[in-house]
Amino acid sequence: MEPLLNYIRKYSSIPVSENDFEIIMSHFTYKKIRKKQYFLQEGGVCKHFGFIVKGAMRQYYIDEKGAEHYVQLAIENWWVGDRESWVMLSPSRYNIDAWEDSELLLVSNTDVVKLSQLFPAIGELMRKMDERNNIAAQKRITSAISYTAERRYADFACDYPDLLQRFPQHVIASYIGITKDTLSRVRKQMLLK
Amino acid sequence: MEPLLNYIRKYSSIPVSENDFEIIMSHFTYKKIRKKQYFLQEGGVCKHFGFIVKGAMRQYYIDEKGAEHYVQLAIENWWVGDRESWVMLSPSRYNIDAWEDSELLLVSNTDVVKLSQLFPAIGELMRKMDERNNIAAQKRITSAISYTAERRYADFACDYPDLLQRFPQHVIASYIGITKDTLSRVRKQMLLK
DNA sequence: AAAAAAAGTAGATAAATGTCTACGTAAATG
DNA sequence: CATTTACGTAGACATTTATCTACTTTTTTT
Repeated sequence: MEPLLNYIRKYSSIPVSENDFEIIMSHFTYKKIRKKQYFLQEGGVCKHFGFIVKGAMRQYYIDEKGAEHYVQLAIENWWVGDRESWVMLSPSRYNIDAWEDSELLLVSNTDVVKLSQLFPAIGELMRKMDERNNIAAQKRITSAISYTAERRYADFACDYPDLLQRFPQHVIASYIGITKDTLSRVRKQMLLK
Repeated sequence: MEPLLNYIRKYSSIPVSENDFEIIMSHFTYKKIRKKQYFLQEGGVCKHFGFIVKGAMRQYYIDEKGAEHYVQLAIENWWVGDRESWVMLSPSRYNIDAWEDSELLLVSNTDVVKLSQLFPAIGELMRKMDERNNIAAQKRITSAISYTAERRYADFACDYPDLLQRFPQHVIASYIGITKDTLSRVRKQMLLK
């Protein structure tokens, strides 16, 4: 539970008392999920967003040829879920599963809306989360549309050293939009420099 | 002015009176900008976000080789600006200019924060704008990391037929992360089908 | 500890996309 | 209206990245 409290205090300028926090927490559900288990499957509705207390999760979709494309990777203190499905309660085209045994704190969209009204800190938190997501997404788009494989990998390694450690290369390759073979070659190239 | 009022009413569930709207409007500045003029230049701070009442704007950055990469295209009822710079008042790495003679309604981040507190409708509006931006960004990332040039163009044409009409091909090519030459070939291919 | 599955590397080849030059056409400008 | 500038297309060629198969190593499972 503490990780979420720390997270709230870190990203919100508005103080949150222990008391407030207990009310907030009562809207979250604690859930353990074991490696390789699904948090969300394609076609399902993402009823809850999850705050990762511990572990590592991956979000991907499967194309017509059956290939997996990783669109999001997340570890401790990140959120996982399909935003669109969570807000609209529409069926998701993504799969989300645990890459390591993980512990999550789940919350529904309705509850977040409710909490935001009760506690301005939560509203602020969500706004800032969105803001950061937007900025990160913008960066990733820029990277994807204009950089070479090597540059994309180098940037990724620089921006997310933790993810680099915890996910296998073929997953990272997919995340930055190249094949595992190309990533392997790129890494070899970089070693020679 | 009306376009903004319509926009607010469209995207907010909370009603806004004429009176409220006048107060809101008093925080916006009207600005005309002529084709090819800069709204923001690399290195400058994006002091205002702009709601496009009329016209078409483009946001891009210039790489080491001097090539332009379009990261955002916007027309009526869209917002323009560099989010990161606008929030942090940090120097931007983007250029934003008018592709057509345009009319904007400008607003500072401070004023938006202020207005959000005074009028919940504005807060909701901003939240929803972020939400839609995030969803759109996610889609664009998916597109960039896993689709072919042809698929990316087809999707773009389908999602944004208006942009297709109003921006030249080399700009659209850059936006979807390919060269104008490739786009020209792709289009030819598609005609044959 | 043995067996099975997953991950990483490598080389050969293919496919997609980029680069460059040139040219015709359309649009903006004076 | 004439001139210039920007735009789109085309072909030849270069480069990057993907695909496929094979093999080795590492990790997971039994």
